[in-house]
Order: sequence, then C-alpha cells, then structure tokens
Amino acid sequence: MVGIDDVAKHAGVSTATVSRALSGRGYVSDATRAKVSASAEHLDYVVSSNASSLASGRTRNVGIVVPFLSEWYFSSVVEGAETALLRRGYDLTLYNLTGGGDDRRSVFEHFLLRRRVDAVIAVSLELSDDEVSSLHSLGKPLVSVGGVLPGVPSLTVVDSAMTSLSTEHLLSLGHTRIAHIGADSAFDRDFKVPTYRRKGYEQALRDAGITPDPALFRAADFTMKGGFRAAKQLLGQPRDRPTAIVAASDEMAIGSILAARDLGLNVPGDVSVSGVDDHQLADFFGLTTVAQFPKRQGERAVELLMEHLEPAPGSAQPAADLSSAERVPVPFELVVRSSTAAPKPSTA
Amino acid sequence: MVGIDDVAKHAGVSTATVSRALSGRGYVSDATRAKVSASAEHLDYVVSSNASSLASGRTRNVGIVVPFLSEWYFSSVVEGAETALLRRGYDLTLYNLTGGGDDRRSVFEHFLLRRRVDAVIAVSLELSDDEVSSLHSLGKPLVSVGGVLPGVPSLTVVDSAMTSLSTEHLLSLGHTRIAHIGADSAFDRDFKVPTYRRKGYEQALRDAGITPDPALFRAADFTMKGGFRAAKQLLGQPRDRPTAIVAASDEMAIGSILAARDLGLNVPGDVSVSGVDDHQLADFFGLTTVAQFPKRQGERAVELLMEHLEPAPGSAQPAADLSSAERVPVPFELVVRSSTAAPKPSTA
DNA sequence: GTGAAAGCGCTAACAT
DNA sequence: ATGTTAGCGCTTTCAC
Repeated sequence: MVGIDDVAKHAGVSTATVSRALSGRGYVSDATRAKVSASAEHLDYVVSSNASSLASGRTRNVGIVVPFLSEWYFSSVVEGAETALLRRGYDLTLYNLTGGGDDRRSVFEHFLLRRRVDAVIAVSLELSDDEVSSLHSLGKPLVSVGGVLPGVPSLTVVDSAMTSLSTEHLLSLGHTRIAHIGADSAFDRDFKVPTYRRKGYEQALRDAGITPDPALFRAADFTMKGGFRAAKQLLGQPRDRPTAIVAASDEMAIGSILAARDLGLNVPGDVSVSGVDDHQLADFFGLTTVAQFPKRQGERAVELLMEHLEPAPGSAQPAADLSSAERVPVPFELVVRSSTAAPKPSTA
Repeated sequence: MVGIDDVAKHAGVSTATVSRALSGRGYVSDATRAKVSASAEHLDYVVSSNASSLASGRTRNVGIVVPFLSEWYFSSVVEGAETALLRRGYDLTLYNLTGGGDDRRSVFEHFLLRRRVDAVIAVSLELSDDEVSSLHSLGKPLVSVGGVLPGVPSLTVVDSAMTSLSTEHLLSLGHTRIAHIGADSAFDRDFKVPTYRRKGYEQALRDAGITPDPALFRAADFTMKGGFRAAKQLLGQPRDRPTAIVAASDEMAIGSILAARDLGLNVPGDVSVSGVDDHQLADFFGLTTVAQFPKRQGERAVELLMEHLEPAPGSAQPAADLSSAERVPVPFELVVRSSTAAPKPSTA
C-alpha cells in the first residue's frame, strides 16, 4: 500500500510538502506541486481518508437521512446530492429510516455521532428537538430539504403555493367546480405537506370568490390507487360532478385520470386533472402538474453546505449565516400538458 | 469531545480495556465490561470511526455502486442493503454512476480506493476487467447484484427463467399467439438482461413446439411509454392479433395494458399481459408478473459480505469461498393477478 | 516555499 | 483478565 512517504521519497520532498501539494492548503511552488502530482500519479497514490480525517478533523463525507428510498422524490434528492458531492470530492453516506423506531434512534445516537460525517442533510424528516440539538452540538452543519426544521436552513417549496398555482390555472380556464384530492391531517407525516397543499387549493378558490365545498374534497394516501378510488367517488356523482380535479401529487392525479377513463369520461374533455411533482410518469400521461425539482434540491443542499464546509476566502462568520437563513425557497413551475383544458360549455 | 481515555479514567481501567469491552474483541470480565459500558453511556462516548479504522484497518463501511438511483429496482436493492448493514453497525456509502464517463472513472480511481470501505456491492454494473481487478487488488470483498461479474460472487436471478415462467403460464392457459415486448441487443446495457429475457420467452415457446414469430416481437426501452407504443403496434394489427403479451418488465407491461384499453380491448378478455419485476404499481394494475425481490437481494448481498468481513469462529478460508461461489441464485416467483386468463374461444 | 516533528484517537501486540 | 506501548497514515504548527 503506497503511502505518503513513498510519494515524498519519489518526489524528493518531505511528506508535509506532499500533503500541501495534494490537498491544496498552504504554499507550494508550482514546480513542486507538479513534481508531487506526477509522483503520486505514477505510484497510484490515494490518501487514506481515515488518516487524513483523523489528523485534520475533516472527513469529506456528508450524511443524508431519508425516510424512504424507493419513492421518486427521495431517491431524486439523494441522486442530486450525490452527484454534487462527488463532483467536490465528497462521499455520501446514506441513512435510511425505513425501519422506524430503533433504527432511527441508533442512527442518531450512534451513526451520525461517530464523527464520520462533516455535515448532514435531512430529507423530509421531522426531527425532534433532541435530534436537532444533538446534531447542532456536534457543530455539524445541517440542512433540511423538503421540510422546515426549526433553526435549520430548510430548502423547501412553499407547498400551498404549488396547489394555489394549479388551482389558479384551472380557474383561469373557466372551471368553477374544482375538486381536491389530498389528505387530511390524519395523513400528515412529513411536515404537514398534505395540509399545506390543501390550504393552497382552498385559498386560490377563496381568492376567486368561491367557497371551498367539502363535498369536493377526498382524502387519499398519495398513491395511484388512492387517487383512483378518490376520483371514482368524486366523478361517479350523477349530478354536479366536478369539472376539474386538483390532486396533491402526480401519482394521485394519474390515478384520477385512470378513474375518469374507467367511468367513460374524457380527460380533459369532461374533466381536467392536475398534479404536483412532475413525476417521471407525468409526461406519459400528459399530466398538467406543478413541477418541483428534487435533484436540483439535493444539489442546492450540497451547495449550501459547502459554503460552510469550505468557505470562500473572504467570508467572515459562515456558521452564523447558515443558521440564520431559515427558509431557502426553491423553484417550482407549472407544466401544462394535455390533462387540463377549458370546461365544456355547460350544455346541461 | 469525550475520548477513550476519558472513559478509561471514569471507569478506572486502561484504554485497551475500554476498547476491548466496547468492541467485543478480546477478553474482558463481565463486571468490567458492564462498568465500562456504563461509563461510556454516562459520558456519551462514541468511538471515532476514523481513529478506529486507522488503527484496525476495518472501516465498518460498505460501498455500493449503482448506475441509477431513481429506478425502482436500484433503490430497492440499496434500501435492502442499507437496512441489513445498519443492523450490523455498518455504514453504507453510495456511489451513483448516473453522471457517466468521468464520474465513473473517479469513483473507481479515487473514491473506492480511499480505503474508506471494507467491501463493495456492485448493482447491475458491468465492470471492466480493470475495474474488477482494481477492486480485487485492494483485497476488498466484492459482490455483484443483478448481474454476473467474472470471478465475483453474483446474486442474480436467471433472467431467461423468469420470462420462460410467464410464457409457460400463458401457454398453459391455452395461448399460442404470444407476443414479446423486450429489447434487442441494441438496448443491452446491464448484462444483456433484455436479451436473456427474450431468450427465455423463445425457449418456452419452442419447448411447447411453437416457433417464435418475429412479427410478434417488438423492441422497447423498458419504460411505460415504450411498452405502450410497442403494444399499440402489436395489438393494432387487424388480423392475427396476439392473444397474449409477455413483457420483459412491469413498466412495459403496464404500458401494454393501457394500450389495449386505448384500442378498446379488454384485459384479460381480449389479451393477456404479463410482466417481470413485481413493481409497486403491478398490484394496482392487477398485473400478472414474475416477482423478483430486490430488497431481499440487497440483504443477501450484505449477508454474503459479512461471512467474509466477520467470519464466524471456526470457518477456515472464507476468502476462498467468496470467489468460488460465482453465481448465487436468488428466488423469483410467478404472481398471478387479473391481467392473464385463458384466451377466448376463437369465435372468429 | 519547505522540512521536522508532534500529535489526531484509537487498536493490537506483548507483557504481566 | 488487564495494562503498556508502539504505531495506523496523515496534517499542521513551528522553524527555517
């Protein structure tokens, strides 16, 4: 196993110089740097991250904690973060809380504390105050993606704004009987996302002078099947059928489209449907939706962390910035496809 | 930052004893062990994994390399592996090769070599000989999931057997005009999975005395949209329409179901459809499919690695076993739902 | 700009 | 069963 002194010997310099040349910290003449790089390359030298971390206190590794992995949103955030980290020479250690209870405890009490990470990204995770402070007390930068954590910079879309947007889109097309498929508070895991999305829908209606009709709301579990069932209820009504459905997620929206087809209804002819996410299947189903960009969110989280892990020369108190920027808004955008259109002139 | 000597002091023993008591290697009396554990707990002590790794050479960290993350199969394998590792006190470092070219090189040339992992799991990755040997030369155990790597124990289903199975299922229901949607070799990334699946279909037909008809094959890209398009071609034929479709993936199978509906055909009345995977959406669509269990595959990969990272007392040459067990078959199973049925008696 | 040397916090002989 | 001690392979003062 070739070590730093092999390189030093080969290059005819000291180990200190090798370290400086390769890590970029401290002064090394260009000539020396080149010589050292050549030797390192020649010998296939790679630093031992353990030794390096032990000596420097930096691990060049970031932990990311997710509640699930096999859902589109989460795996996309992770993918974005991973790409951004890789590019900067960092590793990504994944902690998946799927297991629940004990697993979760052990992640916080042992894993993250093993001093193996420089920073932590929490994705759509509601952390207890204890958990947040245990992270803070380690002096590890922490950012949240997809949910607001008290005292933690949080990259997150304004959920209510997304459904307001799609509701407004439908209103502007001339719809007035607009239904909503989302979830009531019983389904509120993850930061009350469902509730906020429902509020956005209701607000948009009110702003247009329409009182939200409870009969036009159906709770569902954010899956395609759930959306399918809910839409069946909504669209099966023999009279006063809604002319549009605002679903709180693309999967539910797609379920709604399938339900409409099942009932012999044409989308968007008889009913318009919109979703939220811009899921990979949205395009195939021609779904109008409000896109959020989870990969981008993962990348942004990394950028934010980097400002604090590797502050640009000339910034003063980076740590202060981090905790002050409580909420970092992330972009979203209406993507209009073929599942929404003006309602048919009421020939009834 | 409380260190090992704080614990030693508090417990009134030497650091060596603390290390032994906490790691479980070497002899410690029960009484001492209890005392040390209590002190460690009391002081909120957690080992520095870097110091520990540096001194011992073990990292308690496993690298997993995947080509994509936001696909169901990959994220499921990772999830399974992560759960299994967490349970054993290991971390999981994720390397995502989505980026392609340069990223890939750097993963192999730098990241994995930083001595940060004890072992590597490669998921559906075709590694070059150089890459395999660079891993081998590090003495890191390597297992492959979802594809066979030369000289590497590989957890993988026999792809041809999966499509044989679903084809036989359809044959046994009485179908004879059975189409296949898969991919030709042009789409062969990942170990020629598409080709093997096609071969399984053809073999089952031949075994039943039927010559595969090239007109009943359509290439697609493994997506729902691709399956949809291919099925439209197949099912749009005015005459000699197939009565069944064997798709090489669930997404394509679901696309086929939607195409059939679009054409006014009833599934399974007019056409039966089967897939491969048991994707999360399979149940919703009532899809008959051949399930593989990616989470389980991830767990098994970890179990295999553990036999070599932490050999049970009394095993001789574990490393030898690992490289000798070239192909470790993993289970798969036919899941019959409502998308397949006997063909209608040909009233034509 | 470069080198010498003192650790970083643990583990593993070895000794007892 | 427990203590002593020499590293593990780097980074980083501090001199020069």
